[in-house]
Amino acid sequence: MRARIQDVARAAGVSTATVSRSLRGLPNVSSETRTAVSKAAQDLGYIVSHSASTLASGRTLTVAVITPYVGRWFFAQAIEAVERVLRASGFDALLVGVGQPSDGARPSFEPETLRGRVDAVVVLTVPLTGRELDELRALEMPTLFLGAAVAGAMSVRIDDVAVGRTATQHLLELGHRKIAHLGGDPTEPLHFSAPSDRRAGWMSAMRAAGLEPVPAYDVPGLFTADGGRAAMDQLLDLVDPPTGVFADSDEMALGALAAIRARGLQVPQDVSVVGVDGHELAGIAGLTTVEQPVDAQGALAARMVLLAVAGDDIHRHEHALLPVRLIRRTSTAAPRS
Amino acid sequence: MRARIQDVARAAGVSTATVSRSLRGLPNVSSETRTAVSKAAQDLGYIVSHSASTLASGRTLTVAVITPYVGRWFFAQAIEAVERVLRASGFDALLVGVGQPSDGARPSFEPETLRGRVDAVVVLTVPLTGRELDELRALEMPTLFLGAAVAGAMSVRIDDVAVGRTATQHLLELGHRKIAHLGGDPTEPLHFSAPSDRRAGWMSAMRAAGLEPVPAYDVPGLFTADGGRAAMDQLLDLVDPPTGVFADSDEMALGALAAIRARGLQVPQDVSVVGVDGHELAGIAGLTTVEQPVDAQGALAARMVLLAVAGDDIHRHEHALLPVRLIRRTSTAAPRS
DNA sequence: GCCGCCGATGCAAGCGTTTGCACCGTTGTC
DNA sequence: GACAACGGTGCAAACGCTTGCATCGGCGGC
Repeated sequence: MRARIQDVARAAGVSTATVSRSLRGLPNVSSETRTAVSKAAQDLGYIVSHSASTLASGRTLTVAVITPYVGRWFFAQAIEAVERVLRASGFDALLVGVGQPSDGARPSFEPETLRGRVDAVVVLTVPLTGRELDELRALEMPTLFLGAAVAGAMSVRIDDVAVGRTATQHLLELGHRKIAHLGGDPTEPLHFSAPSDRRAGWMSAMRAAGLEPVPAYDVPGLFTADGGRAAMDQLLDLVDPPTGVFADSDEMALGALAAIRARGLQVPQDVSVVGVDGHELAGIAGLTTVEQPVDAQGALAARMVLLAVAGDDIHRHEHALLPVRLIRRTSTAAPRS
Repeated sequence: MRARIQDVARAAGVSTATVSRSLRGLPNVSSETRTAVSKAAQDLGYIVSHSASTLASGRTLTVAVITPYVGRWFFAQAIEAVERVLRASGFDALLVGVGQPSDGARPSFEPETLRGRVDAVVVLTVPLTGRELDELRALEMPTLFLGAAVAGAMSVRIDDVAVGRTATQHLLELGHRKIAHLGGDPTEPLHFSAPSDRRAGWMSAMRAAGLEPVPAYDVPGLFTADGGRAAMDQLLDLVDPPTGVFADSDEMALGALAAIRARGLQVPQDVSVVGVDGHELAGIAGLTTVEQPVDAQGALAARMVLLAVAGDDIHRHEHALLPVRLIRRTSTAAPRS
């Protein structure tokens, strides 16, 4: 029922080869032929069969987006940006969830499965096992890591160590000395690099200021608001609670804010809090944060991957580092003397 | 380089037809043969070519997920749930963004494009034009609307009128009489049904209580935190501001909270606020809300669509309505006498 | 002991494109 | 005016699988 290339060829009075070339804008087709073919295709409502085209050419016009979450802020924003740019270039996004850590063991990701299925893959800050990385490399297709850098593949990310340093320095400059860090989940089966890099930034800034980061001030916040709240509670229970808190994400920071206020304490008078991300709700909550350009990272990632698909080998190993910036709001101030 | 079915057939000493049947678990294959084929496939690392298989059989093992946003809370959660269930059944999710209203005209969605590309489609609460709906129907594949009901297709959603009624009744029961509604964006090119249904619920509850909803109390909040804040500001500027506010989403409600507090007013003493969704941050912010089961909706949607793909015609027109529930927290209380 | 049936398997024709190669008529060059 | 080069087009062989139909033993029933 659906028109095939054969039908178009017949209608236009040419061969299928010419229809194929014409419709894809390849050279060596006269403009009259091109017009006739376009008209015939239009009239018949012809749409190339994706599977036949893929089978014959090996091109899929699809890129896989591998992600551990889609519900979490960073991932959702990034996916949206990637998809938008891909679509604008006529590419589709195949969403591949690698599973929730809460499901127990992470379902193993099978890169082999993608061979012939996609032209490239964008991996959203999910740390893969060595085997998975090897298999991914074996696919020999353009691969880009968003949010982490991996040797031998493209990457787009921010400097997470600098993020930690920036946030911590901000608190230090305000006069804080007792600065805590809300990080990721150490029991998380996925080992993201962002939390450890941010922690390293926190430590390095502390040490640069002549302070030794105290272990009790380094608590896991699970990267969720609830986790942030619980972690903050833990900090406030300490004999000597911190006056400044650096949370690895805005969601955790917002949780911390709630925990602080629940005790009748004030922000920023009693405790200053700084987050990371640039979450919309952080803005309305007055949260000071280290903003990262998620949209820009996603869009750039998609563009780089498309260039690589187009055969631009120059960028094949490029690592892009996007800038972050501190946004001062009302959740940080000098500590009570 | 990659093993083909031919290679497996040779290695197992059978024909490709038998390999195909064996690997897919079809009947009429002896268990010895099955074992031999499995082993050969395993040894060779054979993975069926998706395009060849699709071309030959017409099956794609893929379902399209059409969505206007992925960054917004509801959509992100729903997509995650849908993808998870699909993957667990061996299906892939093809993410299709229909574009941002902010981009100007919404890029038209071309259902024809999906023919032969996917086995089914899940449409996330995006109102399609008549032409788009017609084309979608013309595909004659299982189609499910998540978040809206459309005749002739499956749907999974909540009763949005009841949502509005529940939230409003809660405020009425607390003694509020001046109750406002923060809704969607009237200039939004997409016309979602949720906002108007929720508004209808608000109106109906008000009238049932013998009150006439006042037009000035019905303000657009754009479904964003910033929009909610601006809308709330507008309400507070009124000569006679409301004492109770029903926001169509938690994100708007959180924005409203911020606007109220920014004026030195207190929640719930001066103004009560109730949202909709069950956003994690609403929980930590103490926001009373009408919670909807997004995960359950997504998972159910995926399951229904998979059943339909499997040929279960019984559910082909089923409309599932999932329950919502009011979660009382600290953002609502009786109005100041 | 013959016949029909059934499970197990193979044959080969598609599925709808893409693309290397051949072909053919022009055009431009010396 | 002959010849090379080239733009425009068609032929037909892949691409790798699925599946309707044919085939082939073996087995139970009569």
